[in-house]
Amino acid sequence: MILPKEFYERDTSKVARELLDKLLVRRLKETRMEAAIVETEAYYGEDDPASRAYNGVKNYNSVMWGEPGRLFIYNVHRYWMLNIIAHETGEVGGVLIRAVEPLKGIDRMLMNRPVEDVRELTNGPGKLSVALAVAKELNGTDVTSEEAEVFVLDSDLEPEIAASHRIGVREDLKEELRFYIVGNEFVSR
DNA sequence: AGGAAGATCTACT
DNA sequence: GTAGATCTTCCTA
Repeated sequence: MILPKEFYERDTSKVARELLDKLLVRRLKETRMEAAIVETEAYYGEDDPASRAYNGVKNYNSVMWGEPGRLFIYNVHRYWMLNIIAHETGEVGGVLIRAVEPLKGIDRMLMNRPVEDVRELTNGPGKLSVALAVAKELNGTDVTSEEAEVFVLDSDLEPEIAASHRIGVREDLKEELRFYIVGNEFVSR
């Protein structure tokens, strides 16, 4: 079953945690790629120094203030970061998908991003965007519809979850906002 | 025009 | 495992 908008209309870190082991689906014309989400990070609004929303509304980040359940895609160095907007009503925030485990359409992912070892295919936020052919054009699209090019399916799995501080940020909050599945081979680092 | 960025690759110890 | 180079995109001046 597809995760409804209400799933994303809750506290950002709670959504980040519960997205683990959910199924990320990328539809591309005739092909369909599926991957399990194994690592996420929560980013809040203007009080979070690591958030893209920290410096207020810009052209590129305005979806962070918008409806939950939409994609937010922004650039870092040469890569695109895939986020899903998730926050309570009136709040600001999103969940960065940091790593996924490829399940279906792996051949297609390898065409997009050739690697020797499949474990290197999607174990980082820039890497998974290349493998799943996700870029700026998808910014702002709705992930709560089966018609969408990207959406997320529910699962019954209950993974063992660990938390840590976010990776690579200059100044973090005191809460641990990075979540990952313990022992999973596709978690970054 | 200049600088910074939520990363990645390569080339090493 | 860790250090240094990378050379895109968008913001600020």
